Amino acid sequence: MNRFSEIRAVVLQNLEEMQAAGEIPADLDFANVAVEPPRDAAHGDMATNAAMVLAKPAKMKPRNIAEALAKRLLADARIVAADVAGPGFLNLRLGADFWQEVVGEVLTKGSNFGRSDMGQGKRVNVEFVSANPTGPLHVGHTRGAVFGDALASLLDFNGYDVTREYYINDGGAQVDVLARSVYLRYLEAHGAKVAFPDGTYPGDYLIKVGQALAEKVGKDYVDQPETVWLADVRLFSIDAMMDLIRADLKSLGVEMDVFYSEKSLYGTGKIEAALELLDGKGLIYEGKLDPPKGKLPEDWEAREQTLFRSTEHGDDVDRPVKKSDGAWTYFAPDIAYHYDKIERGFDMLIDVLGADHGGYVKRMKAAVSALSDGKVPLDIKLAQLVRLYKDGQPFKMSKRAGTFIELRDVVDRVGRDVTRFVMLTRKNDAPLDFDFDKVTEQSKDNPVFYVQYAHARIMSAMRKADEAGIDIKDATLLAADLGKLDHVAELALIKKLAEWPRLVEIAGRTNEPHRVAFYLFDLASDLHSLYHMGKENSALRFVQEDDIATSTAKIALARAVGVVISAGLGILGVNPAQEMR
RNA sequence: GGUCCCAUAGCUCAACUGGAUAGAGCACCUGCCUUCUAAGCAGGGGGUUUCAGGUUCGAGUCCUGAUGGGAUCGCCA
Repeated sequence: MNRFSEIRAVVLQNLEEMQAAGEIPADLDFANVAVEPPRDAAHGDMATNAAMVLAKPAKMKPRNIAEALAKRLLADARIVAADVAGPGFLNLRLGADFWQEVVGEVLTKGSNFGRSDMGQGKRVNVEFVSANPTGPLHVGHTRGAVFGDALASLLDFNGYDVTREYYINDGGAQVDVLARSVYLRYLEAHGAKVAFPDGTYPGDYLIKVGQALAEKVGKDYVDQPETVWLADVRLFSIDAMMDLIRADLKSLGVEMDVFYSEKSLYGTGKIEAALELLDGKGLIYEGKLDPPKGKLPEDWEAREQTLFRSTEHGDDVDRPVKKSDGAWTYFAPDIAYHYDKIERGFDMLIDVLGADHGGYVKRMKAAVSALSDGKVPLDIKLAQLVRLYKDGQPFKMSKRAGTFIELRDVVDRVGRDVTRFVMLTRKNDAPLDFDFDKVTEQSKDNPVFYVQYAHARIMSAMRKADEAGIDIKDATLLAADLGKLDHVAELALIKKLAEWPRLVEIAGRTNEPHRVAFYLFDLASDLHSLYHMGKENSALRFVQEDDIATSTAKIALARAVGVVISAGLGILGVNPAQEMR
């Protein structure tokens, strides 16, 4: 159990007893009462703001509440000190055994330590990447891929039933462009000299696809009009591109549960059904949109379109679902797609999109709100741009200039672990600098190696212990006399471990996997610190040659840190290092 | 111009969704390798959290406005 919620429960129970005894009013809301680790360790192990939160509604002085609460809390065996400080904080100090037990808990639960049931098995759909199937994934997609995957793992760790999903945009004009481009490569494979006019994809990656098509259909499509080959080539090309994308994702360690085709929404009545539902709610109408405020496009002319009344659900303007020529806009199948997710019974939806889709957020939320009558929340996380650097210089990507960096290039060059970790060391809504030279550097400037080094160090200490004749089997470590872990530095490390379950919940509640990365860095730092104290103070070394009982306890602690690092890296999709070479 | 995101140490970023004296890394300075991996550790200097108001016992965090940067703005997806 989370040590902090455990003590919070104690605090709440005592507050209730104070109510029963008439010391504080009976009608108080305890929702804002928090028990947190204090920023400054000198303030104790945990602090509660109870007195300050309750002072106003109780019409009492915070210090009076705090003092009365402190007196009661001291009766609890776990709490050895309770001091009122500052404006009314109550600082608590817990007994050493209260903390030492954490090591045992980590070893018992293993990689499940820190799992929470916050999600209560609710079904959540995380849609991410969803890149157009027109080519391999590039660096820009990488961040969304890593973020979405880590977020999904984080939610799983918090007790949600998670589905990872990819929406294939195979219904629009861009896949026709793809098909025409592949057709040109197909002609090329048959010996023709081809040029790639504007509006086609000249990338080399299509050469193989053209050759494969040539092998499959021979010369059947040479000198034939588009009407003959377009549909077939389109299918063939999309399949080839999705194979490419799947392989790219795999190289990053991302595995989707569902690939959902946009095309499957057309001609099946799904779009119509979703729009009928909205129409039934009076949210669809024929009308003309006002031009964008301030800046009038040169070629603006008001046109009659079919519109979705998204303003009813928080959007700024109503949005078109049909173009003026009557064809669906991209928004229409997207509405149908999200309706399908709702119909599949998800309790919660998350879309991970690129920052360039920022203008899309409100209308999509409006649509989901309307379709589910506000019952299914949609959270949209925007992954901001990745700025590439090479030799300290900004590196521009350009499809045309051929300086287009593919996901695969990055993974091949710096490795999957580094790519993933670095992409997760920033909030998703802040731009990220990705410096090719720095991420391959092996130093403290590179957080991946720092964290992996900590894990490798633990593994090394365990090997040394084994050589020294100390039994390092989990069962033996579990039986260790943890009371021997009484040094401040050891207790500090244990307290850090105790924060893990709490951190997992916070990160899960805010959908912010980057918090895990920062926590791991802190934990690694504490481990390195303790390790080095062993140089000055041999009593702190993990292996005590002449004292098996103490060594066992210390190895148990090291092992527990290793377990948490491993679990944390697991959420981020990074492999813990067994040794550094 | 509308909308969304961002602004914290010289640089790159944290800050437990409102808590106490705002923390790390890089860079700079000083120590530490015969001892479990120095890919590391200990210590030092460095701040009007862009600005102006407001809410609150308490604001980097919430609200309003301004400034600067980025994204986006029917008939692309």
